[in-house]
Amino acid sequence: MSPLKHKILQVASDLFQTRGINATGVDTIVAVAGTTKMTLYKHFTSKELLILEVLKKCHQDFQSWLNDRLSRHDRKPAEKLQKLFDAIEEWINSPAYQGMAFLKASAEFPEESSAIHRLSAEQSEAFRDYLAALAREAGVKDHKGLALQLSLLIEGAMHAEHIRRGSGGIRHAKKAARILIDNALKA
Amino acid sequence: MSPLKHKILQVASDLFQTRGINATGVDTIVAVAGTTKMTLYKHFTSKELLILEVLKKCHQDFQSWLNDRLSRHDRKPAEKLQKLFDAIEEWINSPAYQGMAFLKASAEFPEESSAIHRLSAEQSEAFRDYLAALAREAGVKDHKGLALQLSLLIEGAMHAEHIRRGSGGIRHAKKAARILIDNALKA
DNA sequence: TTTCGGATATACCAGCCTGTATATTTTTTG
DNA sequence: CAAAAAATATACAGGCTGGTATATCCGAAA
Repeated sequence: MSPLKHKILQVASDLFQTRGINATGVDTIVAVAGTTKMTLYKHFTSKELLILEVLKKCHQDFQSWLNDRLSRHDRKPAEKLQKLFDAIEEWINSPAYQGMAFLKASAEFPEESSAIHRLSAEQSEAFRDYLAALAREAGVKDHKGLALQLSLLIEGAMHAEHIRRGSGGIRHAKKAARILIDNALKA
Repeated sequence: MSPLKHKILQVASDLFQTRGINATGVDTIVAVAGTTKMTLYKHFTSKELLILEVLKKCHQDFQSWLNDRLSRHDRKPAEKLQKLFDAIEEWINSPAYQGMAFLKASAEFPEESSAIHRLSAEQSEAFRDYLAALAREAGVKDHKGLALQLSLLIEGAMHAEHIRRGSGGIRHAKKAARILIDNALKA
């Protein structure tokens, strides 16, 4: 990928998170990225496509980081499920954290017909599927149910931390997760 | 309150939910409400103030509905805590439900300096306080901790249902809540 | 050195944005 | 009925929006 394209993606991603998507014009993006609209529109056909690519990049970054983080120590699957929340806590507490991209995007584009909303929904589901796979490996019978519960906790904590930094949502989510995981493993 | 002002609030509230706040111009609002910009700006000094009043109204409607719903049967406080999730499920499953206002507003106005973001944060806290009060009445020792956990579940479910209608998030949240409440009561 | 393609600068378009000025009509009140 | 108040229509201002047309520049390949 062209370094300019990469820079535009990175700048757009940052501005979308800090100022909001609709509130960020392409003029601002190119100004910060140090390029021009012509160049931007040569790499991305429209602002909507730029937004979609930014979302894909954010989700990919998160998922691959998380996956790396969890497969580093290949312990027992059940421990992996617990480690998951440590990783998420680390992610959320990182200074770079500014909220989860697909959560905010779906709020800003509420219409079902919007491609952005649909992509957000897909990413939310993909994450749930990932959780379900972890739960199944850990031997949870109702792995889908547990995955949904854990996703509520995680997305809730991500939002809580976005709405007020240092709310400690993830710490309580971790405690709740431990209880729910234990319960699901026993069943 | 003037009926026109009321109508504007209601129309704005609906449009903000269905199309997004930034994506909804005042021209659209007055057109749907059947009035003019002059009238709108006589009742609300700016669009920002209109947004703030809409948020207040939404939160007030939700909180008073929930309170009525829970105080109808004045059973034992512990049952009230369980009934809470039935009420929330009913609220979310209502056809009128289009996502929680303050959740979406905080996503659309991510800057801490924004009055809209701050109001959203306050409402989120107020809701948590409400949960904590319920938990304390029910005899939960760590009522604040449980309240935070339950708020993650509820806000997560509200978001899940907004992102995809019929996701069943609240059903699983209810199950998880039962486990967490039981656990907190025993402690 | 010439040619050629990608990046650039600049200017522009039409439409939408929030907000206002002015003047007219309707409604309420004394 | 008259005076005051509220709501209206219309038009406009200035700025930002996403997106484009044109022409220049610059570095690499021939």
